[in-house]
Amino acid sequence: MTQARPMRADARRNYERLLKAAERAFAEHGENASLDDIAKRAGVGSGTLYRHFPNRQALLEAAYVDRIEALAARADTLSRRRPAGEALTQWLEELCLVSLQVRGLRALLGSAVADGGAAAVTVCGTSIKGAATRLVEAAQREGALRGDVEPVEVLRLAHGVATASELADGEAARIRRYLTLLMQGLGG
Amino acid sequence: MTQARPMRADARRNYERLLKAAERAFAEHGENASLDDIAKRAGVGSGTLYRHFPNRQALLEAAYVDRIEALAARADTLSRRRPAGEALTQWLEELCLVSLQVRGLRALLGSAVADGGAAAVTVCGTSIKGAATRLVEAAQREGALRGDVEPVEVLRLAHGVATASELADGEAARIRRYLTLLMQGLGG
DNA sequence: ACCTGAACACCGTTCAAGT
DNA sequence: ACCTGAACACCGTTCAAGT
Repeated sequence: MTQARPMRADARRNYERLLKAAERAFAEHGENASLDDIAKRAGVGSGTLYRHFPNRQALLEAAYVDRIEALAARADTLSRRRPAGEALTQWLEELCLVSLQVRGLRALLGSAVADGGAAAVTVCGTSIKGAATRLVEAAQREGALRGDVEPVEVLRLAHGVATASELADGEAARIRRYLTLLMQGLGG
Repeated sequence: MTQARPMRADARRNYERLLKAAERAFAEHGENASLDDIAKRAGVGSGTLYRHFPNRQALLEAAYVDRIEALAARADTLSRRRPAGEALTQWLEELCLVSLQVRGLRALLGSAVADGGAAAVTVCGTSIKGAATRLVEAAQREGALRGDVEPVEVLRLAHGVATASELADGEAARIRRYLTLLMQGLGG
């Protein structure tokens, strides 16, 4: 999978410039930031962008893999430190917070847990679903969560909560409130 | 408000053509259907579209007012026929179903209940919020719904449920399942 | 093997000219 | 008062030419 032969030096440099430019552009203009603009910021021809990232999803994913991996790791930290039910609630809250604070990330997470599952977002999808699975199953064993929900459904519902919170201007208190409602419904 | 002097005959005709074309276009291509294409389908210059509908939101709203009004009326029918709690649940389910089946409507409802509240969607917003308020307050009096939720929050959460369901391909059974979870959390 | 940038098709929005 | 459509700025995507 991950890059058999190493990239040519100029290719590698362009790749990294594109990533940096993409991060800035997504942060400023959201998930629909102009690709052309990203290429220009990176000082690169537009064709080069397409060579490295065949579509917007791929670029979005590349720009945020690190954050997603961090979230996945955070899941394990939490589950070591707290009872499973609490760990899950806390993790979902952090997930929603990041979804709302980091522009573009919410869209990425959304398509990562969507049914069709755009082929492009598999890396993030796998990573986040893995983390969710561990937390959800532990909570179920502990009896804190009903047994008939699948991990990916919990992620989708959390995405719904984030969407609802955004409509309410996404203040942190609201997120916690909405999540509490959700967890009450999901209770074992 | 609503049109002081009547429109000139050709203006009125164009207005209606645009609406019909918009309905078809939104149905086929979703909320982001090309405005230029809509004007062309209506056999009208693009400037004429902008004259009648200053932005996409306005056109979207005009295309779906009738459906929104029908949903609002449906709320009252339901509340006459059923206990308040049931009426609310049933109504929210129908709201979600329509949101998913009629392309473009979900986006409209979303911005209608969003915090900023785009000035354009006030008609739909007022109508849908009014209906929700009647149902929610009745359910609260009946003790079927906790007293500390505002009607607009219920609408936002329903929008979140619709979003989550769409990620799961929007099959009706899933919607009911997710809504049941939500209502459990919202229980009085 | 990789990059460049011109070229194409498309879209939103405005506005001078027309009736 | 209203309509038209050309004009402008922008965007995504492809591909021939270059190194």
